Amino acid sequence: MGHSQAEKAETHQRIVDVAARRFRELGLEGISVADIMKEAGMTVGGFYKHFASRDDLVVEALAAVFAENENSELVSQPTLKKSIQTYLSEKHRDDLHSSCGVSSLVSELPRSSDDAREVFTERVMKSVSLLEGQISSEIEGNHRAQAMLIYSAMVGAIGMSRAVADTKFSRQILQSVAAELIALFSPKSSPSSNG
Amino acid sequence: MGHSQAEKAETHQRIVDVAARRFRELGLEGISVADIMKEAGMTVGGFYKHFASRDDLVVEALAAVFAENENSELVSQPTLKKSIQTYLSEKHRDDLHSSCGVSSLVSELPRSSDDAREVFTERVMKSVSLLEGQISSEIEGNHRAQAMLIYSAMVGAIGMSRAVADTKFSRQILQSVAAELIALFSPKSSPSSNG
DNA sequence: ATTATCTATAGATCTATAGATAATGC
DNA sequence: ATTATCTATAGATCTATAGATAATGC
Repeated sequence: MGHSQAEKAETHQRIVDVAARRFRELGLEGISVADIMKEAGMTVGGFYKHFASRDDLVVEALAAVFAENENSELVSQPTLKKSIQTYLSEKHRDDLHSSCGVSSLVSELPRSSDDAREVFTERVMKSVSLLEGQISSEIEGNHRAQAMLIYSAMVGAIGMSRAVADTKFSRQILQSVAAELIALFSPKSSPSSNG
Repeated sequence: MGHSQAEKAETHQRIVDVAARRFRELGLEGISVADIMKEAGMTVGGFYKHFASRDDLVVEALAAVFAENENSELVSQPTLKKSIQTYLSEKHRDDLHSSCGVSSLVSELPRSSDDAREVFTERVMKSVSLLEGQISSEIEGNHRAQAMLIYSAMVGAIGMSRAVADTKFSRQILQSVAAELIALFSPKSSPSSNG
């Protein structure tokens, strides 16, 4: 057919976007190159003019999954309490295609390429920092370590809430962990507080 | 060749054991039936006299992964502090083949069969109960919710520690989360304690 | 002339089955 | 006679490449 360079760039972005959504839903090996291309409105043959290999797409799609715009949102709400509630919501649990990629891919990444794992590492560091910045100065202790605890708990809780085959228990995990984290790290009517 | 029923039962167990180890290392789809059989000392043809389908092996192997003997150990040490330290150890992080299956498979299970997810659910419930029973009565609050927080944090932390491509950061996650959990939930020299 | 896309396919791999073989167990 | 295992393979699927086509862009 022949297409302009601008069109090619758009196509490229469309492929990456499809992959970024589907990889979170189906896992990094849960969809074929042919199906990704079909969903992007193309056929499989064109793929290798955009990517040297399927693995290259994985890395680029992960970079998109972990990009600032979309992914930081979940952990940078106006308050820590809101961040916890947003992350541990049933909406986040159910919207896998736009989920935090750390939670939806964590147990798959140890087997991924170094490039993929580096992109993942950056995202975890950023999310921990964003949470750290939301811990009130009224809270005593090591805020960075506390942010690691909060993020670990949220990643673990939403992951298990998706995996269990019991809707009530799934909701309990989300609500209990959210309540405990908020009680521990969100400032409220504490004896030494003045607000 | 022809083999006795006792031999068949042993063979069956050997296949399940290989799968239980390898699925944790490589993911539920990371190893073929033929390779599992080879590692169990057989060839692929015999497989379907033992299991109706590959999926049946997955469910049976998960049952083995989540069986009491091996898996409870990680979360039922003599004290809560020891359970936390054992679970969040570098040894546990690195020994994927004998790891807690919840941590090594959590983000894969939402896409698994209902049978597989039910086996998983039972394991999560049991581990939460085991942790709940280890929280000292001196600790105030909802012990079940606290146990969910502890388990979520441990599952998330060890999962991320395996996925990140930065050995120092990996260790920091384990140590920080362990320290925070112990500080929060393991009774120590607190003003109201008498030990 | 170059290249972004298409159709078609080679080569690898994976699940599951068919048929042969050699023991078990009635 | 039954069956646990073996070898061999059918059929599906997946990545990557080859060659054709039609537009871009010097």
